[in-house]
Amino acid sequence: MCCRNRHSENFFKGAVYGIKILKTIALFSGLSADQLETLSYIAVRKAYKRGEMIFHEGNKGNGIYIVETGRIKVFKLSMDGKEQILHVYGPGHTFGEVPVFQGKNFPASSMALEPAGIIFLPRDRFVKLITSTPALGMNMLADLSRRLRDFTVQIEALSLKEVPARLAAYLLTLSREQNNEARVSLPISKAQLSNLIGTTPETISRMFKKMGDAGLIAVQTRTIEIQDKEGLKELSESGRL
Amino acid sequence: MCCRNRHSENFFKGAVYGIKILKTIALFSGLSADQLETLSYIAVRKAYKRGEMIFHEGNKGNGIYIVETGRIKVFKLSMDGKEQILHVYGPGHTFGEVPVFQGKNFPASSMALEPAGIIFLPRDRFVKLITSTPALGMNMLADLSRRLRDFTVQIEALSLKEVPARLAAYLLTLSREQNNEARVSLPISKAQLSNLIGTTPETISRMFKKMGDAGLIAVQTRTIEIQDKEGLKELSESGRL
DNA sequence: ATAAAACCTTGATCTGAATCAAGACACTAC
DNA sequence: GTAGTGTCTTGATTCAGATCAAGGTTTTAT
Repeated sequence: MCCRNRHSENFFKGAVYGIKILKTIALFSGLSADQLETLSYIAVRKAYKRGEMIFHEGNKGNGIYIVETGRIKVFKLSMDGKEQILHVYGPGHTFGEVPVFQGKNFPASSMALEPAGIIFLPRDRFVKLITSTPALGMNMLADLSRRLRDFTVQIEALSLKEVPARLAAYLLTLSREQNNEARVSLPISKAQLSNLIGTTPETISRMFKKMGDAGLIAVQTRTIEIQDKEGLKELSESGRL
Repeated sequence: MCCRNRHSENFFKGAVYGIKILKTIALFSGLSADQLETLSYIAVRKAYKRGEMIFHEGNKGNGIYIVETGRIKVFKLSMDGKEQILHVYGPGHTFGEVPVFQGKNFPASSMALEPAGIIFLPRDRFVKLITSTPALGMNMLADLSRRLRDFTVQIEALSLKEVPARLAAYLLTLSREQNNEARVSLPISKAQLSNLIGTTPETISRMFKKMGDAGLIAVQTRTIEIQDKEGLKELSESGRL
């Protein structure tokens, strides 16, 4: 029927390789082998195709999701179809957890940006585990806190910074995440990037060109060479090209 | 010295009236009398004057704060002094908790908007309590989840809605919070309101006038009469006056 | 009651970036 | 290798709302 998930599912069910995978996830850091094994019986593995929806805003929240492979976006849409991306996540990251602890529905939608493997933990079982595993609860609190901090930065950017500053800040963040001061690789298309930092593809193009002309960067399709890191930093703070 | 707090402090220390106050706070809902008593020994009461800073962005996070009386704002400033308010909170609300679970520093600043009584719970003692009180941990997770949901709404508003829609949405939210469909009272000045919804005092004035002329509302200084709730709803969704 | 401070309103002007259109470039499927 | 699809770039135009200035109103302190 219309609601049947098209993506395939399978289970770890105590398998050693499953426990190994779960062990690499920051949320489960500090958990014992027993606890990880319990988790492996709860976990459902799902595979999504590029462009496939993982959940829709307003649908009932049913559990917590973790990216195992690939990349996903969490986003909201306006009534006339404009998209604001809240997060783009890769392996190890959790998402979809707001309704787990607060009830109600998903506050945003999620979609696979490329073929993605997702680990799903059903709500009731996960909440039960958290209650009996204080370390997991503390990790979850840390996770949500990090998310809150990220949102304050995003609100600050959207409200207090102009587009050039937001783009410069994004490139600097990417540079830190990719541990590379000289060159970064865009993990998403420029159109998706424009929806993440709150602008349009045309504006991204114009800003990249201006930043190139100013000697700050050199753009090669999806690879950006950082030529003047200090200049980029200054642009991310003051805003003016 | 420069860091001495000017606000006065006192303690509940097991007092019955203190336990009564703590019992009214949603975060402590479901806690036993013993647990509430333990909390009362941890809690520090502080009084702030209007305009007094509670904490500064970038300072080391030292604990969790709860509004007992009055009203506070949590905000960020740009380099040229523009302010974006993240939250305005009244009695019962918690704030300042991001660094408690994630370490690092306060991601934003906080200030009393009027004389305010604040309950402060030092970090180490609070974390210890959470570890030994699963119900408190679950309440905290629910609290942070609610905060995350609020932020997604704020990001959606800032990025996908124009100012008239944001103002209409704010009035509708106020109406729900104040349980009054016909009239709302602005809890903050119009200048502060402009910093909350991401615009300027001049624009707030112009929008209120236009909305008044369109028969949606009638403004009397800090009291707003809602004349066309459906119209306001439509404006909050479609955006166009 | 009055002065000072804080807040708000109105008018005029400016601007960053969205929108629309059109075409070029890159990638994918066959 | 080629056609189709998706993505990106460039030019021209428009506009929502910011900025600046000035004066009015409300609130607070004495």
